[in-house]
Amino acid sequence: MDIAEAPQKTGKIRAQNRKNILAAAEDSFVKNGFKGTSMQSIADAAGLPKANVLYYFKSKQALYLAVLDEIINRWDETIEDMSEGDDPAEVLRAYICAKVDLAIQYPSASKIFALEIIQGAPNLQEHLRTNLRTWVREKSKIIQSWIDQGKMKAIDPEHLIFMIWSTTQHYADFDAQILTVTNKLEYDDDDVQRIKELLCTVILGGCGLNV
Amino acid sequence: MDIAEAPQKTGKIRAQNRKNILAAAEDSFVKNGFKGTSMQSIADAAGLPKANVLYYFKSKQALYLAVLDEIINRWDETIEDMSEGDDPAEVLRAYICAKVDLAIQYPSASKIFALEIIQGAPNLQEHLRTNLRTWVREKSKIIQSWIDQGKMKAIDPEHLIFMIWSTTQHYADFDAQILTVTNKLEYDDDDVQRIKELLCTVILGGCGLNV
DNA sequence: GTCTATACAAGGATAGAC
DNA sequence: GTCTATCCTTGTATAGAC
Repeated sequence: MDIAEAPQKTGKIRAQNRKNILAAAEDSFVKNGFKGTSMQSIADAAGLPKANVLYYFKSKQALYLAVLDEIINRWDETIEDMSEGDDPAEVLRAYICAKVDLAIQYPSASKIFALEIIQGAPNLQEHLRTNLRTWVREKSKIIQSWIDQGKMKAIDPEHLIFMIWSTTQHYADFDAQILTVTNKLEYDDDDVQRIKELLCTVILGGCGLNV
Repeated sequence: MDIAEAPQKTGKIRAQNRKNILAAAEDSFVKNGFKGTSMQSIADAAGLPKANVLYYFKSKQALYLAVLDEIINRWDETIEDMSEGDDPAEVLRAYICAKVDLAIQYPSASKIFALEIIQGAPNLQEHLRTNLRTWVREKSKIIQSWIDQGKMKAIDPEHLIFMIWSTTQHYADFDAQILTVTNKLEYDDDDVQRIKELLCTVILGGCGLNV
């Protein structure tokens, strides 16, 4: 059946090439940084001539922005709703677990985002100032309402969010350090489970929530 | 009196030049990455001709390693001792506060270290496998003894250490994100104080320690 | 010890053939 | 739409004058 497929389905080839290029670019941007990544190496990894990469993305900068955009969008999809009536323990636990899963499943995405922010977020200022700031304020308002209702300890909501981000993303961004120090080759399912439980225990416990 | 100083104190000029180069390199490595940093820009920032930089450090790689080395040594100096007889709340609080101070005072150092680890720690494998692993195991043993003595909740000691690292260094590494989202230009003394209190409240509280 | 000039390589981007 | 050949810039490193 594969053979029977019409080869002139150009849209499919195009989409596949785009996908290959983005994946190769993501890998190389993590390991070598923006400047350290050559279009040639991306082309090689994607199995295309160099000029074709520049045909799909008009410049290295444009390709990098496309990679960033893909990451942001993927993260946005995982935002779950919370409301004032919810149980904070339940919502925070779900959010922490979701963030750990994302970090373990897409470590390169987390790393590229981290590299961009650490270097001063030259390409994400707008996103931080608009989308992300709005998101944080909305969620903070709800957390604050939980505090006002006496459902949890008075922990600054914005910094509680930063804390969840830092602890969860750390397992992706700093995997080289964590794995080397703990003498492991990679995380296994048990590790992931233990990490989730530990983060929930400490963070929820620290917020005065039953664990 | 400045004028009276003998200008032929070559050792002094040498040390000053070295220091200027290292500071300029640190700045540029953070903003532009290793490959994105040119020796020319470092030379300009240090007020020297390009060739002089290569006279002090035989290659860009050697200069980068010198920067890394400086960072590691600076951090090692701040390691304080803890023992089985100590009060966990006191020791952990002091460690968290010291790490926050370091992050706020030397953000570039934290960022370069983070960049190196995120990119796979190609130049720090040895350090992680030997020095750092040993350090973590020693401290973990003591934390475990506190747990065995019933002084605190049973939180995996190694991951507790990772958690302290991630939450404290986050304020240096992700300052661009945190400041933009919270709409501030820089951290002030009150912010630092609040960050310390918040981290201690959540982490110590999560470990079942009185706060 | 310090600086100028330059060799040499790598890489981004484009022009133009197919 | 795809690929080859090439231009041009940038950057590391060195050789050698001062």
